[in-house]
Amino acid sequence: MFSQDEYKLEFFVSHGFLRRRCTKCNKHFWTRDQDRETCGDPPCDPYSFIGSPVFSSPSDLGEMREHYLSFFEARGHTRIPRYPVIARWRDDIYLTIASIADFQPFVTSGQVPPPANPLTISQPCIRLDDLDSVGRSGRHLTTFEMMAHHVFNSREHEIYWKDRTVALCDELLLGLGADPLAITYKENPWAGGGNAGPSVEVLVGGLELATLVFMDLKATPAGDVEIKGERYQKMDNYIVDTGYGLERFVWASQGTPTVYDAIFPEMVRKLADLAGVEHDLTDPEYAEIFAQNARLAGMVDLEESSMKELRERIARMLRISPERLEAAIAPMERIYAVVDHTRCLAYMLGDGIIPSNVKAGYLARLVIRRTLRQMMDLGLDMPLADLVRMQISSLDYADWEQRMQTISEILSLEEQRYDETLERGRRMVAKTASHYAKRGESMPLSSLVSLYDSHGIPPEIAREAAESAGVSVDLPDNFYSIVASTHIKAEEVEKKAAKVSGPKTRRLFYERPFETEFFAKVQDLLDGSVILDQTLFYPEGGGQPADHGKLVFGGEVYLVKDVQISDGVVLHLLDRTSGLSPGDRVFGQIDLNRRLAHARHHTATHLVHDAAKRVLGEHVWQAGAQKSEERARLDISHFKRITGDELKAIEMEANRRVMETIPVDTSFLPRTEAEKLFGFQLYQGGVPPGNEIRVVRVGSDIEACAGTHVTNTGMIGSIKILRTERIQDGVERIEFSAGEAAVLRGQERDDLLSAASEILRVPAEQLPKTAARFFEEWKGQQKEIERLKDELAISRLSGLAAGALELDGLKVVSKDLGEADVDALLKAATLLAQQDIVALLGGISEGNAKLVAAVGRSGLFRGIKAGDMIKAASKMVGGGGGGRPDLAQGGGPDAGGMKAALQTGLDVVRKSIS
RNA sequence: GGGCACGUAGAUCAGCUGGUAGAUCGCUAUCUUCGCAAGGUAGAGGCCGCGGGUUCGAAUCCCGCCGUGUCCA
Repeated sequence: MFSQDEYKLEFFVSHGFLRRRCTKCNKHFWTRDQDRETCGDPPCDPYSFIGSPVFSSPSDLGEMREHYLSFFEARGHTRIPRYPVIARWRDDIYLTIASIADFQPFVTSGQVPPPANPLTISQPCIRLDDLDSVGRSGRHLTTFEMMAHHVFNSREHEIYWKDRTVALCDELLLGLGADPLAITYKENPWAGGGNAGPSVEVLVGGLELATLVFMDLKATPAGDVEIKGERYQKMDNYIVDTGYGLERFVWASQGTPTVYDAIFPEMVRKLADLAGVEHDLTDPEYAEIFAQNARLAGMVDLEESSMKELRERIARMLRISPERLEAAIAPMERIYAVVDHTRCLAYMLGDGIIPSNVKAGYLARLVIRRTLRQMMDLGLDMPLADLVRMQISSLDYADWEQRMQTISEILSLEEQRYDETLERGRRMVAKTASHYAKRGESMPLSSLVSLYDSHGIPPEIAREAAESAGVSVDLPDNFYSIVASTHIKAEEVEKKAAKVSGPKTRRLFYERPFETEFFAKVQDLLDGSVILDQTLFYPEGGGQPADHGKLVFGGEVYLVKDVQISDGVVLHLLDRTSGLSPGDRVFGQIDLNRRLAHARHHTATHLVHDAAKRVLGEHVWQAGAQKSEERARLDISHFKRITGDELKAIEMEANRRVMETIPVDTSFLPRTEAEKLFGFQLYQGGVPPGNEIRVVRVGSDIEACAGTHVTNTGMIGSIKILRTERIQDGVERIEFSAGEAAVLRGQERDDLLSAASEILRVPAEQLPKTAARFFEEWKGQQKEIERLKDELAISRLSGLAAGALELDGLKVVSKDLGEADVDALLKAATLLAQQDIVALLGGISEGNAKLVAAVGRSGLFRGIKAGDMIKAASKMVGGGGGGRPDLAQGGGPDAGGMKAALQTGLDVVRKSIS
């Protein structure tokens, strides 16, 4: 824990603040109010701002944001533009959940300087953790703007720390007209994501308006500070991480019953009108319902189980029936949720998230489907895109109309897909329900779980459909946690790369991309690998495989089998290391053909990506890539399947860049500068670590990329796209070859065509027509054969019937038909059975003995079973068989045993009738 | 990244512990009708997603691939 000195700020002391311990939660807090005994945070203190705003004048989102940013700008902070809500620069989170997330991990760790220092920002953030409470609590949002002022201090250079942070916050609040006595600063140590530090919550009128975190600790096993069971130690760089809730500031300035009424008044009114819900906050009785609801909801954690209880408490306080309360509140809760969710979607889709069944895309789909359900419940029959359009037009996209075109298409596809899923679901439920209805049972929980888990049918819908089919359903409250518990989390095996220390290897392949030979000095040997002072060998990275080649020393040749890089140190894995020692001067040579093939595919990947963007749209982002000597594949985000025509257009575009012989420009730039110049578009292939990043420009395509490239697109020769594959919903994989490999792939295809032409003896141009004709003819002949088999069976019938034996009044035929397949035997045997003859027929087909038995009415009556006949008979030909009493088939590889088999079958008949 | 489910006639689906591929709707012809709706009768329409394996025999079991849906992180 932190000592109380951490919080004993000069600012507090000199401004007459008192340190008190909350009589309810026992936490310490600072206040100017001598009489205050509680910390100001619910549930210790209730909301007091509803109906009596804490600021002197009401503001909307835009006014409040501008006020905040210019306040800090005027006090020495640089205003910087917001980051996307999809955290493309992070690989540990999908969504931007806080303003500080913008600067993790490289700025906060000190590896990369911040874009400005100190800075101020208003960062839209998305958190889906409390999705269920959105709309109900009056305060929860999926999307909020975290306004912040951040300072990145180091031991050498401190800009400001706790005192000024709190002073600025206090000045801001007082400037907005807050009552000095109403502001409390509650001590509340903060920890998260491997960092920690003292922190104060800023509370006014029962509402937490801001959190001021002083991040100066990092998690270390040997640390000397312990917080929540983890050990921490001081960092050399220490960071002011503040978070001011823009929506809460606006809410506090207006004192409306819910935050939604404060921040989206027009949209709430519009939706209420469309849904036919009366929502008149000027009606005091009606407003009071929402105010009380919000006040109480603010005091408790919203859990499904306590919802009913909460309603009853509020109803009692308002002296109305719980039903009346429910009727007044439930539709508005849905409207609030829809308003919130559509803003969330506007940001998600506006920033380029493509709905999918995985990753961030899944989160978008989750929100889309929740919104659609709420709209359904409200009876709002309009495209979701119309609502998102209302939201996005008031966000910060200059080109929103253009983006909205793609978004509309995405949303209508999603709506269609959800409709189909629900429709399929209803049928499936009806089927399952009728199954249980027949047995007079109720539908078990396991069915509901599988309907939801495998087919995406919400249990509420399943219950509805099942009950209308007359089957009762037991839906427990904790349904979703039951589902969750069936997903046992697989233990993640962390690949621990061997830690290598030492001076970084000089990477000659960047300086001299097409040289193949170099001299270098051995620095160290490690697990079969050698470390050199410099190298031309490219280590595996960015989807590009390692170079191969050889090292020569003392007349010995060592083969380089793999090359890896760790912390800037390049490791060459050799076939052997005996005979090498540090200090040796070795000669190195790389396999240039392999390198060139990789370089061609790598540059081609950038071109294909750029072409895909032109053809499909700006929403295309690289989701992964892999190159080899033979081919490369590029995964891109796209919301539907790429059509054949689009693929051709992409191929043509990419090849045009090749024909234009564009120089490929590579340069190292400081990260912050590169981001400023080119934006997050840089990070197509993931985020490289370090302060300097390598920027590769090919025409209009600019990416951070560490791979080796050709120096001019002309060197690629040609690009041949081979196929596309949908690897996930919303992610398409494009496979292609470049350079010689492209020519080879073309030749392979020619080989396929000529092989096919040769077989059909037609020129390649006529292949489709001829293949179609052959296929049609083949189908016709299959039918003809069927007909002929029928005829043959009929023509055989009289001969076979004539040869029937009489066994105790029962006609029995047992005959070997020679060359005849199972079909022929079946047809003949069935016909005999129709004439009430017990038939046992044998035939030879493809070297195997085949047997079929059929039994007619009187045979069946006398207990003869075709299956038994066949089982016994088949043994004699070394195989097996079986079937129904009236019809059975079998056989075996030993055709010589046919006679014995037929005899054995007859014996079974004899036994059965005796 | 992990899990679950699915792919059979134009559509929706059934097909059990392997043993002659089915239903409903739609389609064609025909009967009844002035005509339509409806009905009766007959019929066409299937590489059972693709490839391999096990087996006397695979829509069915096993493996791989392709396609689709869905849940979780």
